[in-house]
Amino acid sequence: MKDILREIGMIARALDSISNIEFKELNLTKGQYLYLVRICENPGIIQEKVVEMIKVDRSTATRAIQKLEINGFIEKKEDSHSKKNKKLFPTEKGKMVYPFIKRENEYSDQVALTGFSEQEMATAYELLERIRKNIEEDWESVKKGHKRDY
Amino acid sequence: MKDILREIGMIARALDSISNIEFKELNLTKGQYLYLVRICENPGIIQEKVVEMIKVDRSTATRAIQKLEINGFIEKKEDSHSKKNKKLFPTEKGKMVYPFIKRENEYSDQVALTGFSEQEMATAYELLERIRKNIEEDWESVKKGHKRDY
DNA sequence: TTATTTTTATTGCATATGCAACAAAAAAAG
DNA sequence: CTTTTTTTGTTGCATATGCAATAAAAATAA
Repeated sequence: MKDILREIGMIARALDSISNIEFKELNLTKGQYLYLVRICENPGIIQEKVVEMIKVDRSTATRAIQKLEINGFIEKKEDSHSKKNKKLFPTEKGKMVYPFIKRENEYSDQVALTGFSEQEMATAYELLERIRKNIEEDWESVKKGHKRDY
Repeated sequence: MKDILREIGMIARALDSISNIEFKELNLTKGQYLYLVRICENPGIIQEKVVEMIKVDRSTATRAIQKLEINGFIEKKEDSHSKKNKKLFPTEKGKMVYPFIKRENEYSDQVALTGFSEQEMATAYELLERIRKNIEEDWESVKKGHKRDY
């Protein structure tokens, strides 16, 4: 069995590290870009959904999003149908930086896929999507305290 | 261009999160398993090489490895040819927990690859390896302070 | 040789991260 | 309707993370 997960870990840490360095000039601290892009692409999304998309701890998300709000990148609005849910929206400032983040991410994708044919790119994406779907059940289960047997 | 990197990030965070929860029973705190496996598999390796393998900041590695040493999982030895380099070795305790980590990682790989044919597994590994090689140059360059143009 | 650059490792400081415990609203069960 | 469970969100505390600055050894250049 090839150690797929080790390769994925290396790639993810390298790319995240690069992004964090590059987004400093936008005054985004470590990890914040992750939340901001999701909120820009899904205006009105609630925090819990962001958590599921990013796969991070709830408390980490709370604080990252609080900080994005304090720094004026996003804002929270009441949900007319719920007192509990807080809908998240990008502010003008948030919308301004989004294209920069997007461009950086696309560039990293491009670097990552250097030398890949169109077919290989499609295959890579398809396989990764399947891996992600395979793993997300276990993630939610383990986060809830369930034990895995192996 | 498909957002490969986003899928990779989700998978990596989910798997890392699961591992960290599961390795608590070995008294390994967040991230430590990463260092320990590399040291077990490459006895005598120096910290700088571990950093390159894991793709983490040097200072983070220093502290993670210090803690592994304090908790008796690894030990540092002098390099007979160099005063600067410190060679890293697993202790008996470190060697004891290694199989558990290995088994967990293999199980996660197995979950990740559920529904994959042998051929697809091989393809996934091969493509990921190429992505990792493509990206590691940029990582080292950006970490050294070089700017990317995009 | 001596001077300069690169490699390896560490520390200070600021900040992110996540588990555990909690709370309130909403949904489901009875 | 009342009780129980699930969903969503927050805080306290301990710990990890990483940039910047520093240092010493080693390698390279001059």
